[in-house]
Amino acid sequence: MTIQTNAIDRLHEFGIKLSLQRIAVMNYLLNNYTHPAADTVFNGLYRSIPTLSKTTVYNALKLFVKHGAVIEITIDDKNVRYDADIMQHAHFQCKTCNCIYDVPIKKSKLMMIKKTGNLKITESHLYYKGYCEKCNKNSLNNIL
Amino acid sequence: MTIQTNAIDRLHEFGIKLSLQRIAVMNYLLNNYTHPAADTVFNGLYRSIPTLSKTTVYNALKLFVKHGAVIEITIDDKNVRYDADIMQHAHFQCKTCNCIYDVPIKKSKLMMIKKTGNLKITESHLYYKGYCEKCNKNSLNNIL
DNA sequence: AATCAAATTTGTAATTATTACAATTATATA
DNA sequence: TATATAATTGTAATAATTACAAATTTGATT
Repeated sequence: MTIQTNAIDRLHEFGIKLSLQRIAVMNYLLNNYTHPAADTVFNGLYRSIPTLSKTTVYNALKLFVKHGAVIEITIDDKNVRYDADIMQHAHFQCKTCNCIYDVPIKKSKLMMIKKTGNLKITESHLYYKGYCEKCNKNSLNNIL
Repeated sequence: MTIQTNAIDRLHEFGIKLSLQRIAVMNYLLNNYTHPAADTVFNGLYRSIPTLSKTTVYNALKLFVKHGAVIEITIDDKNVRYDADIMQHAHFQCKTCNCIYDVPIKKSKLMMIKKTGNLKITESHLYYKGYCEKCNKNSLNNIL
């Protein structure tokens, strides 16, 4: 299981106790850059872990977020998406197909604001919305 | 009804047909800078419009967004928030009390990204999360 | 004013994501 | 091994949102 080594490392790194299920969830996130929802993670795993419960997936993801091991993306009004890439980057979501892509950004672009005021800021997120290449092309086809 | 004049103007400006309900919803947004959810808008209005249906509020808000007359804020994993302030600005949400504040930002901070790639970007949102002054103070009190 | 079509509102039911919770199972430690 | 603690599981509850059909309103045309 070379693949799962990273997952175990990540869990250790953030002080999260190991379990078969948690390793599987983290491993899924580390190998699927699709910013999946909890349900998607569950569907990707329950065949190989037949006893897996959806609640466990929710629990694991919430735990990971609490420890800072993964990021919660609230770009979609339908569900929360998760991302194991914890380096600063922005996200783009297509309003047609709902897919989410990573968008590289310059460091320092996020955290700087004019005045922090009295707010204690712990996270910053930059989200773009619009149409991905495929969906944009298709919609043009409908018009032309 | 001096107050509602702005609401009517806003609806006209964005080519939205008028109705009592739509004017009321827009008026609510223009006078409540709390980034309310659909449910909050409904609760703020149904006493003065006894026949108001929650579906109507949802329909009106979706319509406003489609026409660009209000902005949809997907900062909260629980529900969508709405904002009649369509000038570029960022948002902050307190992770304890869930309140949302406006955060002023420099123009041009949002739309610029390194390379647009093949994505057609139509919106950009900058979200901060953390703890508001009140909640931050309270949590410190618990520790000290 | 009467008629008709189109648009809007309403109320209810359905859907879906997420959480609550209690029972079961696994883990770690004495 | 016994026991306490933590994690998992399954089901039920909650809550936001949407679907949809019936009723109402609006606007245009005569």
